[in-house]
Amino acid sequence: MAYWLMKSEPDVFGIDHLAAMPDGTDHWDGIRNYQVRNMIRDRMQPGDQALFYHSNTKPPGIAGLMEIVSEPYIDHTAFDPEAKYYDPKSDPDKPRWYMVDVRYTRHFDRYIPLDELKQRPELAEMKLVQKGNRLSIMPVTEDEWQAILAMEKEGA
DNA sequence: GCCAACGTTGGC
DNA sequence: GCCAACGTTGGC
Repeated sequence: MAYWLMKSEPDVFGIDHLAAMPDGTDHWDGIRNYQVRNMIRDRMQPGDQALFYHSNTKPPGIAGLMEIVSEPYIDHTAFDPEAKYYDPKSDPDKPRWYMVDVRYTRHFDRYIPLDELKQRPELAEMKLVQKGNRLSIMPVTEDEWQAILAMEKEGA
């Protein structure tokens, strides 16, 4: 089982939106970055756990937990000219983009802002806190996962 | 295959 | 709203 951090803009789709979905489940579509695509397609598995990260908001931070509940599958929204993330170059015969289904687990007892994550020596290696990082999904190590869950319990 | 121009991400 | 970082595109 692997751990992940997945970013979304709460104004567009935040943890509350996911929690409100039937069965707390939705597909995580719109990935249009090859590095991220490869991680999804090649490494994500049902049962993997993920941190729900709120980006482009004040302050950015980790809002809660979710679980990967499907195998990776073709992101069909890429074929739909009406869809927000339509990609005319993705051919149904040779699809470019993949997604997974995720299910809401819970909100964190408290929101953990990016500022605080940056202060933790244990998390210094995370892509998240490094400059210029643009991955919307990134792997999280076991140690980092445990450190973040501990921060939730510690309080600010 | 190079690389300048352009677009996007996302913190601030 | 700004802008640094960096991925993608397309002319050559």
